[in-house]
Amino acid sequence: MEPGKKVTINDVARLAAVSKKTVSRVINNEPNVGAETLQKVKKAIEQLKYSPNPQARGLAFRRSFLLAMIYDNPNPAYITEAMYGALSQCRPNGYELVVHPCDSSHNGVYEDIASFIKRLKIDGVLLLPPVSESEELIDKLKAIDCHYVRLLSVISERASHMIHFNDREGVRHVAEHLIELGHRDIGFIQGPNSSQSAIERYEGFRQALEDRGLKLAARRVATGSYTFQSGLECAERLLKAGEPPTAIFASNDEMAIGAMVAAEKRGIKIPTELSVIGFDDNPQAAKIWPALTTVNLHVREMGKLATQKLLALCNKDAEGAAGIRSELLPAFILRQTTAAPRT
Amino acid sequence: MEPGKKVTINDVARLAAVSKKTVSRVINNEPNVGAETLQKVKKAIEQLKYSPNPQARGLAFRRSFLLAMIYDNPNPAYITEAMYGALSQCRPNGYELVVHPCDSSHNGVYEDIASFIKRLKIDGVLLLPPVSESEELIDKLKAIDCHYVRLLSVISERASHMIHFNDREGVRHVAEHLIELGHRDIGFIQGPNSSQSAIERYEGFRQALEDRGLKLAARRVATGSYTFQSGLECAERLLKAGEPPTAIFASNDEMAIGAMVAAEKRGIKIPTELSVIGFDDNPQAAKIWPALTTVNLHVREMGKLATQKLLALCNKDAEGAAGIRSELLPAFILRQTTAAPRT
DNA sequence: ACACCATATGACACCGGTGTCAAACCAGCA
DNA sequence: TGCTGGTTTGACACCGGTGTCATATGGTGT
Repeated sequence: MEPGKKVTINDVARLAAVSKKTVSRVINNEPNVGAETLQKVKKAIEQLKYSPNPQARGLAFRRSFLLAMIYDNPNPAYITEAMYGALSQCRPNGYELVVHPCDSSHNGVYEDIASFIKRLKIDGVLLLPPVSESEELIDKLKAIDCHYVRLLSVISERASHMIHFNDREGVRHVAEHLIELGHRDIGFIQGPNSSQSAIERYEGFRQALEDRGLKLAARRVATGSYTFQSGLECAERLLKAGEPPTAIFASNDEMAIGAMVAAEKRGIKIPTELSVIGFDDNPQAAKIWPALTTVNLHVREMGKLATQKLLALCNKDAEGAAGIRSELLPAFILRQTTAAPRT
Repeated sequence: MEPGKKVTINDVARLAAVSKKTVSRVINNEPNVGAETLQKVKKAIEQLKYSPNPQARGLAFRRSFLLAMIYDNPNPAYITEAMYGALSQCRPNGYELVVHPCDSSHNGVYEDIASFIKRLKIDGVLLLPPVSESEELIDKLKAIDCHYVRLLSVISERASHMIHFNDREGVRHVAEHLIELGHRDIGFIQGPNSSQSAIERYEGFRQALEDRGLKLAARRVATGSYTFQSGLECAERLLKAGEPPTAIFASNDEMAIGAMVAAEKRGIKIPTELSVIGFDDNPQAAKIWPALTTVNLHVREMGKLATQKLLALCNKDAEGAAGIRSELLPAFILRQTTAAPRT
């Protein structure tokens, strides 16, 4: 048997001496197939190494067996982690993953996404933040009857359609850690206001400090854009104050690393003269000196759970989807950028 | 018109008052369509916002309009860059990209890949290093008649099937720069022997030094595995020598950053006491302090060119594929980790 | 005027599966 | 024996496109 040879359902049917419909029944685990016939067909399939043509199947089923991962997150590590999580569920279930980065600032993205989904007959989409926060996109998806699961930092949807990553909880860990070390004067580098998650991190941190009797002064807060460069600039602003903070918490690792560079440029030693904490646990956080203390959100696991939900939805099992775990608690990762403040 | 409504070729044919075959002719730019008919059909397509069903099309054409990117490279930045390059060519040409990471150490990967391609009827694959180096995989692909383009550091194939990233050229820049600064005693951290590219970088560097009258002593070479940790360990080995080198060149940025951390741990100042150079220009290379001098391979551009070739091949245009640029010269990125050695 | 050829168009089978429905089969029961 | 109802099976249309081939049309050359 040449490897390039295409084996069709007819070949199997002929070998098993049944109709192709019966073979189809076997493939799809339909009931009402005689035990003997079942064995014959299974053997034929085995023997011919037959696997059905997904296109023909999709055409008849009105399905594509394709899932799409839609994102505008620029962080490669985040994306690949989520992707690995998703793939771990796609493959064993006969689905494939199409990646669809998009530029959410571009006018008409949502139209583009909808047309992409319709064109490919995508069965379901996985939405990563921050584009997952767009209600406009969700409305579009509903309008075209497309299944979706989103990764969100706030609970704003039925459990069957979202995975909640608890930013507040992660941020609380950070606050507790810094306070325990003795810090009272903490700087905060915020993410862009347009991001729900950034707001969660800010609000959560402010709240956590307040709960422990500390106030986050406005002059200790700078707003960046989740980029290294913005973190560097924000930290410079915070550090040039007459009496600079003894610790800086940045809303993501990129900005935290920017802050570290800003400190080093000014000759400020980390962690003895300044503690720095990030958020996300980028791979590079562990690979700098000193290694960055941060918070890990378990992105891969989120991708995996989200895809499980999505597959359940595609199989019209909304209850099953709702039953899958929807919340992941972040882990505080203690490394070497924090220490007690000098008195 | 409801958004969920499916528009078929028959709808267009009816509206334009022609047969569906004629509509098909228009869609595929076939010749022999009357000017008047052409306009009618185009107008109908426009009006109904019709776009053909890729599954039905694929079924009839025996094509899937899917390309796959196959890789075992663990570097997220590398992957996403290549992916963006590939996507920039897929979308406008009606193709989609399926990602297929694989574990090349796993026994039977190549079988898995082949079955994946056959199952989905993938039109062509883009192979990223190091898995692109496997001749066994290439043989399998040829056996199943699958188009492919590989990214390779050595020229070992017809131009229509590969993009050559010239490691030697990049490495020569590094050698020249270090020698110009006055370094004579240079340490080298090699990548894993299993990687063709790692060997190129080693051989190229050794050669470049030799061309300028310097020898790369065996005790100045350590072999890592392209990981941060291995870079750190290799650098420690190199630096604890009685008379340590005045510069270290690591075969990739991960290891270079490991080397920087090793130096900082020993209290060695960069760049005044030790120059460090990496390779790849990872995003993080620019985001550490001091910023890492390195070499950029233009991965996104490679992904783009490779995909252009692949699409040409899919359209039976081998000449066209061969005509597309096959070689990219790397760019030396001078940042802040190099300086003249102290005398 | 007629044969001849190139262009334009449509009818119909086909790609490889699934849905529908009717027929064949078989057991149980009056 | 004849009827009923459930199980097993296959014939055939259909999903939404494309390939092949026959036919219709119109312009040339003689």
